[in-house]
Amino acid sequence: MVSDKLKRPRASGRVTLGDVAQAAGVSPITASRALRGEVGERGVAADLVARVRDAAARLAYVPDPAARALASSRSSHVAVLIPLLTNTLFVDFLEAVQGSLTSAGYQTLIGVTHYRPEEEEQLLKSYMAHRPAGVVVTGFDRTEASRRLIAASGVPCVHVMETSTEPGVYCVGFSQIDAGFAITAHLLAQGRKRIAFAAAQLDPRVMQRLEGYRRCLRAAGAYDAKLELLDTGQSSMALGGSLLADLLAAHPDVDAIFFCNDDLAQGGLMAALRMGVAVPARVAMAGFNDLTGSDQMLPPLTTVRTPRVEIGVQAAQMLLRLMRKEAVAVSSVDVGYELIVRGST
Amino acid sequence: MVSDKLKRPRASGRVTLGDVAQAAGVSPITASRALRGEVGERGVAADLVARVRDAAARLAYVPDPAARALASSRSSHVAVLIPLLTNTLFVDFLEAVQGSLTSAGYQTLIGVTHYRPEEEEQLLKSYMAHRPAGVVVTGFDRTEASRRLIAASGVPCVHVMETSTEPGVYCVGFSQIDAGFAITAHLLAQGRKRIAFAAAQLDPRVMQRLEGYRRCLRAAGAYDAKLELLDTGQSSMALGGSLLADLLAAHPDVDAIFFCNDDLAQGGLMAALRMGVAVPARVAMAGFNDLTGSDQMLPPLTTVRTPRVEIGVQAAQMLLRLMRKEAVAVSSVDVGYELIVRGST
DNA sequence: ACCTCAATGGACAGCGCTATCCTAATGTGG
DNA sequence: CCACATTAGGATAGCGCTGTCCATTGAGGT
Repeated sequence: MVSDKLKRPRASGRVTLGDVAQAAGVSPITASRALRGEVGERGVAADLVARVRDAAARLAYVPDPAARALASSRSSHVAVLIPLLTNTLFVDFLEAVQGSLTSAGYQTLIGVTHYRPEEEEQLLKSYMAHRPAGVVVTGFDRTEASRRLIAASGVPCVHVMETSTEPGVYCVGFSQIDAGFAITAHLLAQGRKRIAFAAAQLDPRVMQRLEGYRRCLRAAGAYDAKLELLDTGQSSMALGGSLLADLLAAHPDVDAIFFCNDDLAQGGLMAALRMGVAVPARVAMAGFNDLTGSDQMLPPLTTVRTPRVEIGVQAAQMLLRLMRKEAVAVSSVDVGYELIVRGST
Repeated sequence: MVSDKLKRPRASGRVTLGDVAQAAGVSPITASRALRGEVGERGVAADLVARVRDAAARLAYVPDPAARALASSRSSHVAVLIPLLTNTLFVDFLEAVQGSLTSAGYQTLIGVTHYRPEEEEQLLKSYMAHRPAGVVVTGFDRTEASRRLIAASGVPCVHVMETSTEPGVYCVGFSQIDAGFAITAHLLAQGRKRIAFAAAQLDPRVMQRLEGYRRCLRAAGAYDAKLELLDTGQSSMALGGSLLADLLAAHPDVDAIFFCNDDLAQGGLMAALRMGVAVPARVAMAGFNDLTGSDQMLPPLTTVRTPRVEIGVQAAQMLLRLMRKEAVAVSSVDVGYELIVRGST
């Protein structure tokens, strides 16, 4: 039978699980199990579940996340670590993740690493203290300490933007190398002979695109290391413009440029307009990611559309399954990419 | 004396406050007070504080936020609600807020309302269940329920992007009306006679800019309601282009356009390039917010630089003071704005 | 010398929830 | 008809921390 500590008025005005249990005429634990539903399938009779649900609704019961986290040593938070918030790529991704996660009852903690592994490590440290239910991280490039932090915590982790075949590693992304290859191949197919690669930021994914570029041009016998322009500065339209100017000055025979990111390419296009360089007649330009505005350029920018929204949705789905300890069919999801050919090539 | 429940091995491997207290030879409460420092100035002798600090460092003690939240019914979370993540304005603001807040030991929960009051209400409901230490919201336009939710919770709240003279309301922003007035005045000063206003989204701040535009033109006797083009759609470069086309078609005598946001203006500039409309000779264009890329346009865009980073920093500072129950000198901070005149006018 | 009062450390009792073990009731095979 | 497995509900005991009182001490006033 249910114990009879009735009517303890509870100092705070809060409706607690105990109140709900009392109203439903069951014990707090049963109420807890009934409300949490199918977690681990600890059976609760259907009619009891209904009674408890009803009581909870009537009393407008809101579970206390802190108490739950303390008792179960697992919070309802999911930490999502991305390099930048100023790149719409990650923003689109984030909104997708957050949408899926919040509707499943989780809170998203967003961490911005600024492409710095130490900063990521710091963030992980602080987030892990909150015992998150799950973690989403960008790519595979991190400090050894970060890796250990994740592994030791036992918190489910999904990696995004890249793919990996390593067993036990969960990831959702696409092959940056293939995508880099594909857009270079497109430029070759347009009859371009002197194709340059212009990059900034130089994060791991940029380097993978570069690898795709190299493989493609080497295979075609058109590779020239001097046409790689790598700038460690932060990616921006202004930098794209100056990269274009530098390239044309140093190598007047360049007839195509693959910018590693759309903002650089957009800057290149605007600079070309200012400088009176005909695009694509004199030089073709391609970008990467299909960011906002690329379709509005003059001419519109050829680029690779990266399915960040789908990556977000799939990553959230995968993480949800992991957090519920359900089986995950494929640990590495490749969502592909799409070549968007516009006027700039 | 300190109680002697020594050596309880504690099931989880976690280092707890009790362990620290034991190592320092004090009671857990004293350790708690020593580590929390000057909260409420509940005095702890300096040497004890040092001993406890030392023990905590030696044991690598990490406080458990969940336990703290449960016991004190206040978490270390701050909820920040913004309309969009796809507008760099809010992203810049967010990074500033988050920077100040995390370095003060708070976690930021980011909520995106998509300019929908009901969505904001929903988010507030869910965040308030987490008993956040503070809340940051955008502007003053929200549902009555949201307002009550904030007031009833007793959680400190700072409003951003706009200013208000209402007593007891904390805010950091600037006068959108004045800024709208200023840029319109600038266009007038350039000798423009038929100045249009093109807007999308139509959120409260856009309407305030419109109000500034109206006041300025009315004062100059140049107001014409037909030159206001208000579109409820989402702001984008593409929409800016079509707004420009519509305006020029409907009112060929228009010689200047004030776009309510830079992305619309950028779209307008690109469309002008495509259409062969000379800017600023035939029509001058001005934007708002000085977003990424506006300085790279052809011609570069005249706009109003809104100090979102400073708004973020100041809002965080104000909120920190409120959360610590320290006095706040001015409850309404006006950070101003800056007219950036470039080639488009 | 007495008393009051402020200052500092500690004991106690939870915050609201869940993991764990336990018990009673039901079903199964020999 | 009984031993035994299986199921569903409940009692107990914390999770790790802090709010609230209480006890102790020493300073200052009369």
